[in-house]
Amino acid sequence: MSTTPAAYDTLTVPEATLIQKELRAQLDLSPLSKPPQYIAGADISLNRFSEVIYAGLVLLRYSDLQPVACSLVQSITRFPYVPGYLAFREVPALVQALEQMPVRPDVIMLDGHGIAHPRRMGIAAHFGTLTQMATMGCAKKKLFGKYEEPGPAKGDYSPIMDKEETIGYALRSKNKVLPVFISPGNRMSLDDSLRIALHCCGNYRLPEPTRKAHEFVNLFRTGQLQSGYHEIGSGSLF
DNA sequence: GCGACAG
DNA sequence: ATCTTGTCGC
Repeated sequence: MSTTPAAYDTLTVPEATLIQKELRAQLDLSPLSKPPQYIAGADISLNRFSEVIYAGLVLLRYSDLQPVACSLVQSITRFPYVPGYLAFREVPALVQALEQMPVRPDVIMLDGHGIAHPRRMGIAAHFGTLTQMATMGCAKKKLFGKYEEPGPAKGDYSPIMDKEETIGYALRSKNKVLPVFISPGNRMSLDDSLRIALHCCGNYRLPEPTRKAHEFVNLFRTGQLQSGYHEIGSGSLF
């Protein structure tokens, strides 16, 4: 009963650890039931030393990865950045951004880890169990686990291991760049997360959903986009 | 005690 | 995360 995002601001780290252990029991890593039609990228942006958080979801058509809509929300975050507890800082604003969307993405890709976390509760797993959405994590750095360097070619990957258990993958998303770290968050399998990540990789290190989300929240933070829900381009979604 | 440490 | 110029490699 202690999982209300509005109350995250005042939590202590030991209290946050308990919430993570509760949410872990709700993880669902069964395979995705149907091929996604829409995927959303989720990210946040901040001004240095500020408590104002700019959060956003960008919805992309899965087939061609073109952005079709975005949801932008401004909020306040007081929980500090503590490695292993990123969700308590960013998730409340991202939940608001999701609630503001009139459409449900089939999959959401978060900037950070899914189950590749000491308690299997990275931001993507946390956000996924909280919202009951299919989620996955794409991080730029390792948080937890061991991995061997993947091969040098785009698409090469190697497992991230905790003891004997695979908890994600280090994926070469582009030729001769540092790998990104992929793991499922909720309502999808390890294989699903890897397959989706591969599908979303283009000519940049970051997969399109994450890359676009980062771009949009930065435009939002710098005043070039307004908060709210916006459809992009011409086509209506319905 | 010593390193590691998402954003 | 964000702040920043030049610099290196393809």
